[in-house]
Amino acid sequence: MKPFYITTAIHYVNELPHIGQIYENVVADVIARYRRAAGDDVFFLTGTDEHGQKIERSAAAKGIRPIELADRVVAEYERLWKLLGISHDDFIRTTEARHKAGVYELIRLIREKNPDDIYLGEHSGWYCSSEETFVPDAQVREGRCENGHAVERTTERNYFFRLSRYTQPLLDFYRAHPDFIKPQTRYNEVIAFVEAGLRDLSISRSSFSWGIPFPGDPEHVVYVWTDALTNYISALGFGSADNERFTKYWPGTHLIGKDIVRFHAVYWPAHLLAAGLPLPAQILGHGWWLRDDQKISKSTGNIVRPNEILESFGPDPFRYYLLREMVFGQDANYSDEAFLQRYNSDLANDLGNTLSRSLKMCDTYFGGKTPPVTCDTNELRDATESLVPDYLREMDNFAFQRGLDVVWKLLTAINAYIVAHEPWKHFKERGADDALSRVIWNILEAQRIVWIMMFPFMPTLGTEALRRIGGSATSVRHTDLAWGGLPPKAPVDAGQALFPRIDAAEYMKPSALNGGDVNQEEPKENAAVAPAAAGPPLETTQAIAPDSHQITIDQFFEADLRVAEILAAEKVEKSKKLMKLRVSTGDAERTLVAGIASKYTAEELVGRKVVIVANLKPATLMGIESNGMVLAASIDGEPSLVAVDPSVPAGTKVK
RNA sequence: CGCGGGGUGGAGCAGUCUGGUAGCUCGUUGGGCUCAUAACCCAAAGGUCGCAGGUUCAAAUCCUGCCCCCGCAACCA
Repeated sequence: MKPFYITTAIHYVNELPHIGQIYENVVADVIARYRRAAGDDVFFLTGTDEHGQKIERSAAAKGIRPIELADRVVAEYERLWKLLGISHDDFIRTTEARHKAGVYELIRLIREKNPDDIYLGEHSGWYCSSEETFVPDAQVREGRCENGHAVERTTERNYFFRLSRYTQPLLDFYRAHPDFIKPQTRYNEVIAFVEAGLRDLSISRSSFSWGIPFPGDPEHVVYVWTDALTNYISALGFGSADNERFTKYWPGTHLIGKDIVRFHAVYWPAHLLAAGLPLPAQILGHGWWLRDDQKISKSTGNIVRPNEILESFGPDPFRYYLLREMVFGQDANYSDEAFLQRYNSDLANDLGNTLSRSLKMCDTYFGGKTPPVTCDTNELRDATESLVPDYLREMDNFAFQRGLDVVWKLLTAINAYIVAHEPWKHFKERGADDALSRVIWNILEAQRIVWIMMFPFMPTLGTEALRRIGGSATSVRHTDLAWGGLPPKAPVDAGQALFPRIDAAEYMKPSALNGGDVNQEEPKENAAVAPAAAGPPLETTQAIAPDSHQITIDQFFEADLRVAEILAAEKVEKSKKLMKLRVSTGDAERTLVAGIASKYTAEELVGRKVVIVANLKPATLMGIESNGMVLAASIDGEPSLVAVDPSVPAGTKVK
């Protein structure tokens, strides 16, 4: 058997799983199951990344040890993977001893084969604490890194990896392996990045301690990429006495989000080159799930937590939706409406209903058994045999959406065949003769093949469907795709609908299935108050919390509220919401910056009277000093200025 | 010039790498069927493939320029 090793990225335990990680593991699972069906000897790895400053801080904030934080999140991942039917063979945690052994062995090998590749360097430069990385001088402008975080001049002694040495070897490798990175656009991006030249990589940190101590220098811990990436081989026993799996399965295929392609396609292969180890077989970069065209992330509050859908529908419809809706490699929009639409039209109407009507007829005409007479030549067989190779080709190419499309073509053919042969009419006129037997047998046989093709996507219902049409299977092989596998006179089970139709409007109404804030940590009631979950967190709801703590009138008077007249307004370049305002407070003028540009134009602001907080500590926004704050009501983040009677002179105190 | 994605019938999307009758799902209209989960089948209407140039026998697809939308980042003092 051909070994096939597939990995997901290891998920960072700083937050609970969201749809991006769920998607990644489902895709990896579909690939794993598909390869198993193809006859490969599959090893499927997933796991968690548990080190780093963020974990250290999060844990401290919660008053627990980092490992306790990790344990909690890991438990949640394990629960979820089980719920989704993820068939991984191993789950690695970077805090495990076997992982540490792998990291040490990798570093040892690099030092042995290329003693100059790891060196202690004193690096002085702009440090971005947000990204825990040094930023090249060229990328720093106005005290910020290219991602806008504040940077500070720092000097740190760190261990470095001589990445610069591998620019050319990597380029040679990419050119020799045009399929190394999929999809193509990611491959092009990586080449462009490497062609620009690689800088040495800092691979240790001494500013925090939650990590693997650097070998030979416990003042440092191994920095994230050298630590995390190594999971792909440490899980196989690399660095331990028993590295049989490593020998057998490595190199593997890495399924990752498109945002971390660079680390997998550049840094990781460079480490492996330095250690004299084989490079990964392939990097697959998948796209992101967006919600209302926004990236789904914690900060925007539009996290999708599919627990309700999983509870209501089980894992298979959701797995199907994820794979069918997204073109692999591209971004896609998530919505519960789209899920329900797919569920009803694809699963209930097509996949489920076709099986129902077929089984019902078979049951009625042939007394609960598959038909006695089989059939070798017919249009359904022709359709099936022309479609199966298409399916295999698309699946081999990770084009899951198209693979599923092919299955649905066969379903359409089956339904057309049913109508064309009108078995109900035939039965009334001539009874359950051999001709009818052939027709029904064909219908069921084609669906047996449908469900073999669906098996990687729907392992649970696949087993059930195959059982109902007279077979039994907890796993399938591609050899089962050959026409003729349906046994005659085997018991069938019409049963209940596999995918009962859902009234979408009804389902959406009561308890906001609407993913939004359906969060593990939240009590159930909260799900019900989040009908607007698609939007960003509502500042208003936070502001009017009924029992928010009360202040004294003296505290209120600490704020110096004044009427001000806007003399000039100008939108801040490159910002989405910021408006730079010149205002008069009667006897003086001042400049302030307000986040109201999304709602108001400069023209309509000039001359208006507004209320400002006049004694607010100045702050710098986008390089502009703001001396005060304009009061505005906030509706879903949309500002609405507090109105003042225009006759009130500027400078008047407000209380 | 911060990084990136996208503009294709009413809606949501494939197709663009590897030019060659513009395709899918939903919706709409008409017809058929009654085995089935008000499901299924057939047919029809509906598209200047963002705009303008260029290359070509041929452009949604390749090249150039432009317009617009969105995500990331920044940002709401």
